Amino acid sequence: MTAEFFDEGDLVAVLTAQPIDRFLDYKAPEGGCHLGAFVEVPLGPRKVLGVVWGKGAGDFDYAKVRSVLRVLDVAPMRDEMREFLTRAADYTLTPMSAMLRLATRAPGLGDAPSMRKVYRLGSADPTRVTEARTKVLEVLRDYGGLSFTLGELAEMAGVGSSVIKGLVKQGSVSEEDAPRDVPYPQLDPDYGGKELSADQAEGAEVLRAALRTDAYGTTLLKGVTGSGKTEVYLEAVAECLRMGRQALVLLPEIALSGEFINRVEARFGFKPAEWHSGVTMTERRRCWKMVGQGAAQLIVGARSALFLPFQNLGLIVVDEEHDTSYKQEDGVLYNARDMAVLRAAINGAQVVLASATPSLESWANVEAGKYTRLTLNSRFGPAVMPTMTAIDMRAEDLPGGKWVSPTLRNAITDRLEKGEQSLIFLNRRGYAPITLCRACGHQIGCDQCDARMVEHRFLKRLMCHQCGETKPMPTVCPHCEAEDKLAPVGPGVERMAEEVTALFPDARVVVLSSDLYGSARAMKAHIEEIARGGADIIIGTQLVAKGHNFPNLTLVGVIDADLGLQGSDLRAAERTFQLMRQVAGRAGRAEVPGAAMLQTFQPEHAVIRAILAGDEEKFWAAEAGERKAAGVPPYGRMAGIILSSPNAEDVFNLGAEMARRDGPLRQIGAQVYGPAPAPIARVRGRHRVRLLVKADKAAPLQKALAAWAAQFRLPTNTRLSIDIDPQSFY
DNA sequence: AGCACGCCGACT
DNA sequence: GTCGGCGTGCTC
Repeated sequence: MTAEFFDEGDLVAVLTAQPIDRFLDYKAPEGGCHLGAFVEVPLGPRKVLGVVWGKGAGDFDYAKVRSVLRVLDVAPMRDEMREFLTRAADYTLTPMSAMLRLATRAPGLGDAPSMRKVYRLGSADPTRVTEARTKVLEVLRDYGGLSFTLGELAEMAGVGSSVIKGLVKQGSVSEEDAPRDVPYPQLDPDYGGKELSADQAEGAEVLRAALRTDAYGTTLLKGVTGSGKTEVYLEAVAECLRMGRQALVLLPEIALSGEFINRVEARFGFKPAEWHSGVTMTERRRCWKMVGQGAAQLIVGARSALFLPFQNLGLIVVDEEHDTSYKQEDGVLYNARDMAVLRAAINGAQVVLASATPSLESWANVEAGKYTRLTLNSRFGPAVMPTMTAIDMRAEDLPGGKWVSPTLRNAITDRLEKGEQSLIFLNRRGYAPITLCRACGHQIGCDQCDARMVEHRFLKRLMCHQCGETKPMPTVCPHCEAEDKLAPVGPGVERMAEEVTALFPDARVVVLSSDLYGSARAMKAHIEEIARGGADIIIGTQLVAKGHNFPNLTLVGVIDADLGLQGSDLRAAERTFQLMRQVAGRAGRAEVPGAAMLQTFQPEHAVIRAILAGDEEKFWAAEAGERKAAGVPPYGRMAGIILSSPNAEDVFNLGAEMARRDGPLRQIGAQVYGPAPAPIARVRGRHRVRLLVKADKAAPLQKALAAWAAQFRLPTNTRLSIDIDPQSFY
């Protein structure tokens, strides 16, 4: 590759991470610089990070053009990465500067490589041989030539650091400066391959063959829980490593990374590099730099890992590809699953989308021939899929304020007698979702948002699940001032725990809810302890649906299978279907077969019936037909526009004006719906109004949206954000 | 994002 | 008079 080079004084266009949505011209620094170089440039009174994006435009008063201050000591950004950022920006209608910020989210990129002292075996013999000195030298000889920090070496030899310092003085131990950011250990693709079932081996070979094409391709790896998807795609990772290319595995939930990393270590001999919000700043910097030097072969991370500076990316695995947390706001609205496909297409890399319950988008892409489908049928080991039954709540005898039906109670009793675990699933955190005044009917809401406050008895406070605001539980109704009339309404996991503990006083009951943990680490440790048998009955939210292993779990009871079925959310049926199958898939992973029981008031509903029948194809086909008829994703395109401002009048006026002046959208045959108050009409004191745009699949939606939005001048403090392919819209 | 500039209200 | 509120605009 002959990377373009700019000589000193040449005009170069620099993209900075500052929110300036255009390139700025600078003069190349002394010694020149390459295209893609990470540089430090002066901007007003400050020095900021930037990337040399190309030749300068030369349209700025030459006398005012300043010089690049220096080229940073990191690998230049590759052409593919610049293309990826550009296309991702075009797709999501995000300013380039925001994309660059995503790609440079590591601390101290501009700093000189941080150094530390390390110690290795020296040449001289010690003048006086003592027991402590011998131990130090023995340790160093054992590790033949490797070097350690003072602390490590002292601990390994069981001596004080002064002993080592003494040996350094005599030259029998040498002290050197070494970079703090060290390469990740070399993974061995042939270290610990598990024996695969015939089905798995076949799947693994398909993925390996895809890797060997050295070209782009996407495979939807579909397999029920426990079918061993992970083993299969780890074989694709192994092949990628053999080819000397880098691999990235995206997980939807940090809490899952601990277990996954252990599996990587068992398979490849060492732990991979980790990238998510839970890793320390030092480790983040190391990861970013080593990925850029090709000194990290496998990265396990959250969606933002897509923006790491890979040198030779060969494979991206998106595990649990249907998970809605892949689409979220990092300030930039993007869907990591789609961006993974884009990045791979640019890099000539393979994508594996793994899921037991694929998204309709991926299912449709398979149907359209864009993705290859790979299905793992047989379950690894003796266990089989759980038997699923509905509990018709209309026929159950249950007092108000209680949620565990007699049928479910009997099933749990049965498991307790056998010493097996039961899981009660309820996707509602806290004690009760509504706090109601029995005197006037007032529901306590958040002062900042329009969301209802949820009682958390554990915290002894009310919490807003929208903005996180909390306040103490009032004793007097804030509306009518009646005393002692506030009552919890509806179930939350904490309240379920109360009911279950009363029903089974001798059982060990635990609640698994994301808000009960201070850190991802604490949560992981607790989940592992529970999985080892640390509880008889687990009460869990969404969290448990995300791939944790509970070998002794044989019963799953879903308290309210109807949640999420109603409402006008386009993906509600799909999500409920996926969630129920995921939760049901928790049961009976080892030798004991499991059962799943869904409590429902509408057992005849199409989604409930599809789940019970296990007839996925029928469900997908029916759902696809409905979406096609309605012209909505994945058969049409949508965008959400959210206007927000502290001033309610401003957003409503602007929303109405935008709906009226929809010329650019009409030109491509797109329609505007709204304005309407956003799902949460007020968040943190900002009023929110939402418009929806619907267009044909082939229409140039982004261009039209950009032209449309450019017509309007936003009042002070008003913000407009465009969400392409919104995940939820009520 | 910062930071300066500038145009209006309430104080030493 | 002038201190300071923040709305507006610029940064190569």
